[in-house]
Amino acid sequence: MTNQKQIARDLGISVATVSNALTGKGRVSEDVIRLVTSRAGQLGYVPSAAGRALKSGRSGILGLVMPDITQPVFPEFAQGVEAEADKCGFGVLIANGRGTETGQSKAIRQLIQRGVDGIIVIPQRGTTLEVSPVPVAIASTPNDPSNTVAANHAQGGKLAARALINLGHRKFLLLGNDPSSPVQNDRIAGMIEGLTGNSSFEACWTAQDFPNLMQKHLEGVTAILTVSDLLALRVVTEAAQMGLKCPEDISVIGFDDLPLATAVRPTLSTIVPDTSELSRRLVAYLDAAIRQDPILPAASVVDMTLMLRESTGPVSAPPTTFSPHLTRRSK
Amino acid sequence: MTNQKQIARDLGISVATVSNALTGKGRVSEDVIRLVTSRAGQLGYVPSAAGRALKSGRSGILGLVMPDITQPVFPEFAQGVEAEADKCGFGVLIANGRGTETGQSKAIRQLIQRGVDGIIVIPQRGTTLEVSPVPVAIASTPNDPSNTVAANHAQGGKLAARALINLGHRKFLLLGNDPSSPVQNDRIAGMIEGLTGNSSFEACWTAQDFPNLMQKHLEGVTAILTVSDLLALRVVTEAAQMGLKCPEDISVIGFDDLPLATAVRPTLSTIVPDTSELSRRLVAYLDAAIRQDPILPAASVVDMTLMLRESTGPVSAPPTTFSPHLTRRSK
DNA sequence: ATTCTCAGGTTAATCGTTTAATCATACTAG
DNA sequence: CTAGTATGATTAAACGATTAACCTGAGAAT
Repeated sequence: MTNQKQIARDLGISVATVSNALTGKGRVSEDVIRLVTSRAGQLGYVPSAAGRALKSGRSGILGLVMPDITQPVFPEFAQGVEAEADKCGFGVLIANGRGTETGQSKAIRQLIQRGVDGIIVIPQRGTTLEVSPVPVAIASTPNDPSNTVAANHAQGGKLAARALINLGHRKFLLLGNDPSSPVQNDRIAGMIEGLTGNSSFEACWTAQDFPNLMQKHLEGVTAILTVSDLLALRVVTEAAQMGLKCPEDISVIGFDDLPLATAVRPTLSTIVPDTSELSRRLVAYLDAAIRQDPILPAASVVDMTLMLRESTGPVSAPPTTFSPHLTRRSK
Repeated sequence: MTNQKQIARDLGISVATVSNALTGKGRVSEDVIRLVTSRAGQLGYVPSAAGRALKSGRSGILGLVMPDITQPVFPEFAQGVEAEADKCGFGVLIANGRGTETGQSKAIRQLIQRGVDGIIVIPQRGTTLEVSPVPVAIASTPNDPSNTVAANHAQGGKLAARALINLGHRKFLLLGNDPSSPVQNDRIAGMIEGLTGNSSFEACWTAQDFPNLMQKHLEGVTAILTVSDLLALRVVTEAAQMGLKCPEDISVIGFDDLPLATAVRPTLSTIVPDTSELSRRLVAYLDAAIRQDPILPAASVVDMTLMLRESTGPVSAPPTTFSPHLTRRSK
């Protein structure tokens, strides 16, 4: 490994001059700068990250804690964070929270030990964040004071609901699969808000008894709102098994715009979180906090958008009876 | 930030003793060790990664270069690498190759600048690997001499083909979507090897004209072999649109066992790469290379396994005519 | 009593980079 | 002619952890 000392000896000058020439900081003549940079290029000089980090107290690396990388949405998020971090000159160290509270804490400690300058956490259900010597930004449904950036899940749910209402649908089934997930609850709450007063609906948490559940609650339903594309896909294929065509007989809408949404027929309508905007704000917050910027970006919420595709359509026959009767079911 | 100097001053001893006490290396009395560790705990001492890295020449971090994190399979892989790296005491820094050769090179340079000890690359089509000052392990279809670990895509293709043959199928459609992908070519070559002599088949590269293509080449076909679950899903849903039921009318098999494979009806039969074994070997190679171990693990290939689910079944009516006529089509 | 040994420490150098403080030189202004 | 001022470069001190080399007593062996 070539270092500044080597270049200095090579050129018969001092290391300080080499450093100054390369960083452009001190006072160095143009001639020497040219000499040094060209020699550095020849020798394939790469500044030592360790040396720099030690002197500056900054590693230039952000940590990213995710519950489970293999779960859809997260990769997209990781990509966005990586891209934004890169723009700000940071690298991204990933860590696995293993879906548990303790795993999350351990991951955070590990990252700190590895010398990251800041940490982005996508928390599990319980959002117990310990104090940390480095700034932490949380991607979640909003709860903590100032370091949180969240997608507006409720607004997304409402958006989905309103779109289907506009298509003439009046009887709905709302589907989630994890009652303890704040995200899913927010989405469903948003859907309900969008539907209330205009239509009737039923909200269910589904576990395994999927076919059973579908048949039981499908009476008169023309549209199904789900909390994820995976669930939407499941609904569509299950409906197909039952002889229901989508979108003719039933409209379905999902969340997150996973790659699969456009890989199936019908392509899935979905509510899209703006992951790049989310990551932008998270990284911007950390960047400011690390630079000790006195004005830190405040907590914020990013609206979701609707992507209409083939899985939603106008209700074929207008509903025979308008039923303002509302029911809500949870398991 | 507390450091060893602080602890030393605090206890009226030298930093060397503190270091020795914490690492257990030099000669320190039990009493002093207890004193130091307890004081370190109280002060929340975290050793400086930069200081350590500078002195030891090791950062304890591996770089992972992927073409596109959002593409399925890669997240799983990233998770596996993270887990294995963690076991060996390494952190994982992710980098995005952006799907291009130059992006890949840039990512590698970046990682080196950030001081990683080794790099794992999942290459794009062109596998031009530059020389690197740190060891590099490649996850790919085998080509390079000794630092490559690959899933046995051909064997996987053959496995899929044989399984369907055993179920009585005799006329096949083979589907890929990227003619320039070595992985897809290997998989299809394997399928062909498994089919040749026993049956007739046609191999197609599909772009957008999917429905068209399906109808055109489906004559007499009872089974479709695809190079990915996403494609398999597309086939299943497209078939459903055409009134063909799976697996009664047509059997389908995919690759990679993506999360969606079990989220749809019918659940998808698929060929599963052993990502954890792959990552294990990749990390093991780097670990050995970094430790300057004279005996490095050799290049190796990891077999894939078959996961039979609902999308495959026995052929309903035995084929009326056995046709040894083989055709191969590429676009 | 003198030398040896050894446990338990301390000193000081090192890793590579940055940077404040200093120095030498030439040139300008008084 | 001297003081002042740029300019360009050097010296040396950090940053934090590690480690080879050295030092100091106390007890054992001669």
